[in-house]
Amino acid sequence: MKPKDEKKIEQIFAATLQLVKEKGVAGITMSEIAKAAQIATGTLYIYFKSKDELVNALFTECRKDSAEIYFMNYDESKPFKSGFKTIWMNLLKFRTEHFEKAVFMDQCYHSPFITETTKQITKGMIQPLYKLVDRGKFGGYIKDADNFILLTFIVGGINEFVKHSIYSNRKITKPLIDQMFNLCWDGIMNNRAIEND
Amino acid sequence: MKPKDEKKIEQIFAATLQLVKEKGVAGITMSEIAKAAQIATGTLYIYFKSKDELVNALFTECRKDSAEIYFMNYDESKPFKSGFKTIWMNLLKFRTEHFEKAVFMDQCYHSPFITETTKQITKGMIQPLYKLVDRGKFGGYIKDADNFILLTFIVGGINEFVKHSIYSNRKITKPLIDQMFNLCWDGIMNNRAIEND
DNA sequence: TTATTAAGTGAATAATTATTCATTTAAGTT
DNA sequence: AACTTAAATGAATAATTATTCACTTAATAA
Repeated sequence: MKPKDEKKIEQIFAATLQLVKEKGVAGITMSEIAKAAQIATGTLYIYFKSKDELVNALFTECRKDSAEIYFMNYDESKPFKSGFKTIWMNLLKFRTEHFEKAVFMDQCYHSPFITETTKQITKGMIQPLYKLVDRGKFGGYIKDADNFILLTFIVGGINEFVKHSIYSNRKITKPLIDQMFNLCWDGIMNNRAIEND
Repeated sequence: MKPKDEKKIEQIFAATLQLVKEKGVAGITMSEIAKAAQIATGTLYIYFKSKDELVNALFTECRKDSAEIYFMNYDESKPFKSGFKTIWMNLLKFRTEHFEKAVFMDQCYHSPFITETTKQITKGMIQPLYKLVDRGKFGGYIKDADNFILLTFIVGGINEFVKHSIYSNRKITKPLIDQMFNLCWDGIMNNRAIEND
């Protein structure tokens, strides 16, 4: 028997991400996805039972990719600030290098396609980030503010920065990245402590 | 002759915002909008030639509302930090009190409905925010970083904070707001200058 | 080779959704 | 009160889009 061509799933995913980036979730149709993935419409249904299933599967895939990148190269034995910077850079990296995935996740999260189950799993994904913030607080490196506040603060700046950079065709250069990191660090830094990194 | 019922446009807009908040742009249909606005489907077409036109009109309306709120009570003669806080609070106010509008704008901006023209006008809207940041820089109150960086940093935190608060049903309390503002201010503050507000 | 099985196709069908339209209703005008 | 005009209606139609299916093709097993 003929085996499934696993490359096709990648093609389908890539095509979907591309289309969502261009036209948003409201603009994707199964036939367009098929055309962009260079397969027949019917073939889509061999790999995914329905549009919902396709979108949820891709969402899950994106979520996994992001979680993987977030903690890449993070070494808890290193000083807090450099560890924090590693993760901060990873968050930025995911948003820039996998921009279509970030857009797709943002757009689909509040769409009729993503099921409650898929959403629930997503929420748990940021747990490790809470641990990072806790470490910084217990070590006295960062302010003793609410975790939720610290995290949305850290992530929000990055997200907005990348989103607007890409949509207004600005290059994300090293100096800009450094400036953004400094704003973030100076914000969360515990200014009652001597900076020791 | 029977005059147009101007209240209907408000009803239509409110219904659309509500639906987008619940199901995203991909989930709105003209008949659902009509039902939610308690009018007949055909009536929608008396007020708006098409779905595109409806969405663009609502987008324009939301944009106007947001611009109005952003500079409410801003008094240039007041010290920079308090003026900045006024605008910062206004940004927060719009995102919280008009959350559906913020969601709608975010979601629709990258949809096939919003025309290039509508997008272009939107870009011009943040000009006054650039002026605010310039004032802070020239006065030596805030860091001499890139305007784009400063702005995405300021706005990003607020947006992420409100978005996650609402989607995870957290109350936005005064202490949390204060914490968030302090993170932001400590980030942008020019730490070579004595804070004089 | 031949048979078997599932992938791959794209036109046909089903389902959904945007838009129209014949008709009714309500407001203003004479 | 009768007339005129446009709003309001919602069922009918048009357009779009998801899904199916009869058929073809390619890989594996016998």
